[in-house]
Amino acid sequence: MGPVEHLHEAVRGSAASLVGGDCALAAAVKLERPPRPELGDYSTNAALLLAPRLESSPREVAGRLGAALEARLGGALDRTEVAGPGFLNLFVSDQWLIDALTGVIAAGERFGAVEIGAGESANLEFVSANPTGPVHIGHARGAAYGDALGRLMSFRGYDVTREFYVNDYGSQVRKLGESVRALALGEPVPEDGYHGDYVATLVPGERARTLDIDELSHEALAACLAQIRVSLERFGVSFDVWFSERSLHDGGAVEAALARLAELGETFSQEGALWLRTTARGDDRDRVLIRSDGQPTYFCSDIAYLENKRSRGFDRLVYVWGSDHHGYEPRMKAAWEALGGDRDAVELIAFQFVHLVVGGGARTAMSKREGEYVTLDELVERVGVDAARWFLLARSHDTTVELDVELATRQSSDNPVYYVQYAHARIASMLAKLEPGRVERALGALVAVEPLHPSERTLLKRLLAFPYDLADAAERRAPHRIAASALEIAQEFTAFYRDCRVVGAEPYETESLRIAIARAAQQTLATALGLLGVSAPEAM
RNA sequence: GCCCCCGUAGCUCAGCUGGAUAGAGCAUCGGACUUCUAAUCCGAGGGUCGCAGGUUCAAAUCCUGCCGGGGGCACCA
Repeated sequence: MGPVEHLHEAVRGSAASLVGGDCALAAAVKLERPPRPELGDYSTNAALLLAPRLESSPREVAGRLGAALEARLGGALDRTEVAGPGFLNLFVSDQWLIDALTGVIAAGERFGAVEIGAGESANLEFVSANPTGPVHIGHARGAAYGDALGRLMSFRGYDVTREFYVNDYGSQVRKLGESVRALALGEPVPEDGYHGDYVATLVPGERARTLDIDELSHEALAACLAQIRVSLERFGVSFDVWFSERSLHDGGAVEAALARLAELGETFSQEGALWLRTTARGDDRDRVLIRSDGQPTYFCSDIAYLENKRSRGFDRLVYVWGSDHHGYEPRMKAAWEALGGDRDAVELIAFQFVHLVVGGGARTAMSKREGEYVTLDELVERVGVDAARWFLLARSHDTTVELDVELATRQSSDNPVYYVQYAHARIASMLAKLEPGRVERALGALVAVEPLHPSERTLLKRLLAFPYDLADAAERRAPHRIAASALEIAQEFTAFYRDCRVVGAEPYETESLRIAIARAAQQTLATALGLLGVSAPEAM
């Protein structure tokens, strides 16, 4: 249990004792960070919640709670104060903060890695872009998001398998082959084919003209997929499994899944097609599995894929999809349930689109067929991986973001990511000025021989909040909170750096303490940046 | 028509499972480099939190309606 949680627990305990051990009521009390420093280090709304039960005024209850807490926590608290309508503000002692710092240092790289998901295995599927064209900015958001979520979940103790589903089965494969051939022969590309410049680069001209169309199609697709992989890896995104849709059909998995569903009585035939009765499980209409022309639908592959994932024993399936797939949620959950799974184990996360703003404000949607898009490669080339990832990850996945590439390119040096990296690099260079072994000696035994500076206290409290930021980010699938947290830590560190001399500080114990504080901040920033897939440079 | 997401400073966005005087970055204006990195810091201006009701001791946050933007409602992939 971390120090803040310990404090929270004490508040709950004291609150419970005031209401005769009613833990349900006590469980609702919060420990918060007050908006202004004069309101204390932490505060609780406990008295506001307990007052009705005790038939007393909130402020009176807060007074009693304060006395109880001071008795319970002893030297951890300097004092408590009743404020406003009945908040109880807590002022923690320097010693409490230093003990907490010792804990942060001891946790090292694992600071914030609370083992919440311990043991739970999760399949995380993201990007899964059609392998018929380059990765563009729309995919980039899903890539950055899924990647950061994967890193975060791993850090929080989940056993994560990162997976890219390759749509290599449908008619678009043939279309790609036909487009490649047409270009090689100097013929016009079919209306519904692929028109981007990349098409001509997939297969050498001679082969493109002579290969059997099926072989050509597959070769083109393989080449395209290889490019996608390179683009993603350059962007810092990698996968454990590249899962072929085609393999589901070729290996009999589709038939097996259909047979299983039929056996379970989940399917029915109508108008020459085979359907899954998804309406029985929360969908607003039934869905076709096999079309009347005998072709399996995309959904049919999805089910075979679900069954495959089920057989691999995952506790949780997470899909990161663009918001245009949002409507698929009910049928996916229905299918999973029909196969015998728990619908809550399937999680579909829809991220909103990136809208390109060109010039004066005209928006353009991205269309792969027309070749009207900004590729991930282009974005990375123009603004760099770190700035691009920060841009995409600093915002909630639930908000549409506007991206003016010209503006982003021009302003890339203003990206807040550099501020965070700068803070990290500054600490590194600062600590490098110390004689060898000084840092290790400093971390040994921490004592305060003079009162902590307000900037030291503020930074320490900010660092202590980090694990809770990560908990929030993980539970709410919201990695952008890591970025917000990192930025705040960088700001608080910079204030500390401005106010508190570290190298050469007197006396020796104070220098030691500040080295430890700086080290803790550096560690935390490195962790945050790492979870975002952004580099943490030693020098800038 | 129905469903989902969004609407917060000039711009881009945090904050939304209710808390105290609503924040950050950019942009604008004014200051600061003999001092551990100026990719920095200090200060200033800038808000009917889309609108209207409701719940509450307390609403940007929860509920209802409306307005505006995006997405979805296939035997497409």
